[in-house]
Amino acid sequence: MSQKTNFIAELQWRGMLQDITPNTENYLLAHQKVKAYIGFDPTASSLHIGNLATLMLLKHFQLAGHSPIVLVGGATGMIGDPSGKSKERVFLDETTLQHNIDSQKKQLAQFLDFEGVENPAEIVNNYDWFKNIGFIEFLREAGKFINISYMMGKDSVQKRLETGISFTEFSYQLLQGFDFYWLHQNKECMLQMGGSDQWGNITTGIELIKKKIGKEVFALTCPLLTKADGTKYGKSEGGNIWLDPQMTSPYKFYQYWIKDIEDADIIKFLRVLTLLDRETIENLTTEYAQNPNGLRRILAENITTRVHGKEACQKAIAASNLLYGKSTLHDFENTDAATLEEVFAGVPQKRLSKQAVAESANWVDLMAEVMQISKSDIRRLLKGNGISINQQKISENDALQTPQPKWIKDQYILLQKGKQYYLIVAA
RNA sequence: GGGGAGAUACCAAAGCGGCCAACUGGGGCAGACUGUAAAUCUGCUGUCUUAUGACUUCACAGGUUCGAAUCCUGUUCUCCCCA
Repeated sequence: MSQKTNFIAELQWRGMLQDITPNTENYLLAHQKVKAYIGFDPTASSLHIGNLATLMLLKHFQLAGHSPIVLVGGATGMIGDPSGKSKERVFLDETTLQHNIDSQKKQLAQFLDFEGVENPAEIVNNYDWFKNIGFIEFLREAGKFINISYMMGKDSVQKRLETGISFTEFSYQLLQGFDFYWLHQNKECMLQMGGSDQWGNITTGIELIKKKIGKEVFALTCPLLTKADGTKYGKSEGGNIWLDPQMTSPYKFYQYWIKDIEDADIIKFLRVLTLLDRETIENLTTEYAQNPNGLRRILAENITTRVHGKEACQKAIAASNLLYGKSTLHDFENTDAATLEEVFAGVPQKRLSKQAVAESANWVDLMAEVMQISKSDIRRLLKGNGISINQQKISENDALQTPQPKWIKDQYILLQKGKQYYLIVAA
């Protein structure tokens, strides 16, 4: 293993450090292999790009020669973290929860090294220790050490005092605190990390360990990814951007970074979400000062490749070039069928037989059905010149005719709503 | 327990017997400009027949009226004040 990075310094220049407990850096510098953990909430069957930043914390931690622990919240997921939530959550049933945990585990595994290195990562599930603890025992082991007013002071609780918070969610920080304690006792875990919204929960753990066994442990958080105007990243029209290719296709994933990142934030994302080193990023910054889109492509390619692999990423790029480049019908016809099929794989698609198309009364009906919007909407779009078929604008009059489309490669029709929404009808 | 206020489209918020498919703002969508940007400007934003048209909407259920989101009755829910 070659030169290891200084973890804290690395985070600092990347702008990934929000809060940090005193003495953390000294401790890390003084110890070769430290263990740190981050908890992930199994509320969905896939991680999303909001988890990417915290995942990078663990990645850098491992690159610095330390051992990361990934905690999936099998137990805490049954409770619900009030942080950042304005409403009480609905419980997930156990089958869903288990399914979510399993799929998240797989995703997490691809970002860190679990074997073949001297500081392998490991995954734990807090259900494994919580399942054996009874309520009485928990109150005696954890609850006794933390003061109510201390818990009430947390932001996550404060914000919910008006709208209401159940005892269950109120207790969440105690459970998370206990996780830290347990990992400290059983895995020598010294550090907890997370997004800055987790700071309150994390410090409860530090407090618990200090009160219970008098030991000092550490914590740090990274800023949540927000847009230059302060609003949250991570959602687009369709909702969350997931890491699971089944839920968000690599094409859509790639497009997200192209479309939804503001100029002012590109560099921030390069620092936080890629592993490019400082010098490289600085060079890129200068090189692309006048060409933010070029830089955006580098960002998108880098992230998409890491999440979905090189091959999937290249297809996403090919699809993007074909759809958003200066391409014409000719370019489509000139692309061989196999390539076209691969390229289109990630683009939203609807299967519809040629016969069904030919039998539609007109384009309006057809498009309303295929795009899942009302005919009124289609008409409005047509009036506003917002619909294209095979890269060609269509008028309202034409749209009322029976569809007699030209099938690209004898099997595709390319429908477009506005500039950014494509849909392929495949025979 | 007593008193008061309110429930309108994605959100906020007008309307208080006909001119209301419902002012306005935000959001969203589209067009122009552009960089698959931002900012700006324009249009649209209940559904449906080739629309100066029809139909279904203003918490829910009934009623008064030629006619109601607007008036009356009951139901459900929300909020505020006093105890």
